[in-house]
Amino acid sequence: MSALTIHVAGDERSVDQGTTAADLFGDDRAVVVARVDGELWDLDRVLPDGAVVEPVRIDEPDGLMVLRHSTAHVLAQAVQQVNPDAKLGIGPPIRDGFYYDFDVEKPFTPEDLKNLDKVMQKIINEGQTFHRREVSDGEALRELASEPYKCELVGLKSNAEDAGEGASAEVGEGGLTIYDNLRKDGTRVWGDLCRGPHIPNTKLIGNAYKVMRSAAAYWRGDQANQQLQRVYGTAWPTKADLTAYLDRLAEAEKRDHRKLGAELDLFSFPDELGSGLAVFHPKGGVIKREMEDYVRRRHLEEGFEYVGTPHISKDGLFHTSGHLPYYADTMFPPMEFEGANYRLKAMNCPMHNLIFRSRGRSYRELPLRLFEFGGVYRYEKSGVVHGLTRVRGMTQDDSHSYVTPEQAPAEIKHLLNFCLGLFRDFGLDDFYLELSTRDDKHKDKFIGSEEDWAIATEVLEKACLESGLALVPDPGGAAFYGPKVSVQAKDAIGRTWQLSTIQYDFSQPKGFQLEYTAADGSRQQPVMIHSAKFGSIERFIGVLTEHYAGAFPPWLSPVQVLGVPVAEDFNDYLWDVLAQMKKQGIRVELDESDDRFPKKIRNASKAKVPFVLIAGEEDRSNNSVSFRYRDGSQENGVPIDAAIAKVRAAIDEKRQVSTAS
RNA sequence: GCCUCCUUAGCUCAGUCGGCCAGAGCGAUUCACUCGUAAUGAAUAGGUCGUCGGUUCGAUUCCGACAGGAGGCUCCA
Repeated sequence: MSALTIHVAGDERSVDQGTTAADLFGDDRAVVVARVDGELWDLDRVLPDGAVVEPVRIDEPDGLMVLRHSTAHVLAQAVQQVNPDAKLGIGPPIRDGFYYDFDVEKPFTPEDLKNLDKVMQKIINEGQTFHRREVSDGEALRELASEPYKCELVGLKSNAEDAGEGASAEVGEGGLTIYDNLRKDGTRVWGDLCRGPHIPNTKLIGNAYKVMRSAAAYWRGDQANQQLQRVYGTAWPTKADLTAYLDRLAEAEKRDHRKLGAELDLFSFPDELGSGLAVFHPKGGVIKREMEDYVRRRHLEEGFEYVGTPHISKDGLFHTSGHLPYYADTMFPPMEFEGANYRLKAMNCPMHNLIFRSRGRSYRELPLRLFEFGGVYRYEKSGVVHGLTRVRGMTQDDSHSYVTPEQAPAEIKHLLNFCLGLFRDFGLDDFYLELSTRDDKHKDKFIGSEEDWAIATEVLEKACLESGLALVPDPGGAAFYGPKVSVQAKDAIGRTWQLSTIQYDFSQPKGFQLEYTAADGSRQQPVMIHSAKFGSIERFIGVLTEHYAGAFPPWLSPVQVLGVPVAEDFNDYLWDVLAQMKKQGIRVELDESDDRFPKKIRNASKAKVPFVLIAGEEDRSNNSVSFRYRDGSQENGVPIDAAIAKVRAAIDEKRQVSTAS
């Protein structure tokens, strides 16, 4: 046997012809696949001369993808075992798991899913092995004659990227492969068109997987196509990892702002109002007002001027702005009266433009920054409305900066820094940026010249890069009138939320014929820069609720100090202390109910109030109070003045407080 | 908008394979207890079982439409 040379983990090695990655790494069960010349390969593929080979472990990102992809195969195998008529769609790995799409007569029921879980476990326990087999297009089509969707993919393989999300997991550039699942005795149980690679043996999946739920999905992600039934599942290297994942989901559920909103009496969505329309209760109103007051003040400090505009207008305005031709579907239908069609506004910019245009403007006024809390209404499709994060009526903290083209880069930087500073004040400090640009394939979705787009995109990109934050491209995500930057913030449990957007708009100034007089006396067109800091106040309250799990920092807490007397006899003493705090603008409440003391403590805990103030005989005779914090820790015998100062300082410093310090 | 599932008291949920007064816990109210760190006890009130229509001698239960909700898909200026 002739020898060949390969590079393993940096070392040059001479091995026999026919050597596989399994031969090299076989001892380590955690190695599930190999990276050969940068590509992921099955362990049992024969290595070529000169190959650079690295082991890929089950717990690293690529290994996880392979594990999940293989688990998706086992799911598909189980589905076809139970229902041989099920036609296969695609089954790629996704974040934290995988899915597989099927065309079946009847959608899956919860019982079906439970059963699939069991059937999968049997397949896994059998220790079936995955085997790669190269086939020609013709062979694949013949073998997969009963799988119409797979056949369609064979035809599409040369541009798998366009075939729909996940399709590239099945086919890609170059030759086709089919993976066969073999039993220990070598008999073939099942097979699927697939690029691979796969883990060597189903046993590796163990019991660290779970079928999660089913849902409908369109074939190749297109609404015009057949709707398939998608089954979602998750898979992890170990049972402990699976349990940890399920715990994380449970934690996210506990933080759900829709649930907390009801429990903490912050807001609700009365059916009588209609879908996607929220009302804020007094406690939620406190949070909203604190936010708005602070944000308004900060805008003024940053050179913005507060303006006000109505919620409806004649529809001609939205023709001028260019919105109606592009976004009529997302605006509420017109109300006709006095011979005109009125529309609820879906955006504030056209009205701000009218303010700009209300008189002649000088270059000396620029940058001119108009800002308001604008109530906008959007007809979001019924299926997408979701709590406070996707509503039909919302308040944007919306501003428009009118600048000369030369001022634009500095203004964008200014806005970006302003947004980031605001988020930090609200306790969010992990961000990245997303740059949404025009999609050249769908030019009709965007207005303006190539040149304008190029300039705008460049200006935004430069500002993003200078911020030093990570920048993720989002081609095709731009607004019709210009590219945008969005700030994505990570919350306490690592989820990201899109908050601010900053958009460079050369189009509306044209449409509205906005002008200013330049120093040389000529008329010039300004550039307008749209920016919403929180996007929407409603959504941001939802995000904050989940970020803090309802335990807001004192400055935002609806009730900052809750007095809990040890017995009724101490109500007056405690109220006296609370009254002094109230005088200093602190939001206080006294629990005067006839509940027993432990019950009051329990209620205070559940209300997530940052400072629980306790007094009994000990404290009264010492002229002191005791603090109880959200984590149960305690600070006893604090003199009254010190207690007031402590609370006041925490509020002023916008600090989170959840333990004794 | 599309698919699946869901809607019983303020909240969380039992229950009725079509039939006497539809249940529980929490919450609310009242009374007793006055208590030092996550539920004191008792009593009372509270529901035309989401809405409208159909089938039926009879519908909260079966069927349909609509509204609202959940999870996805698509969408998100």
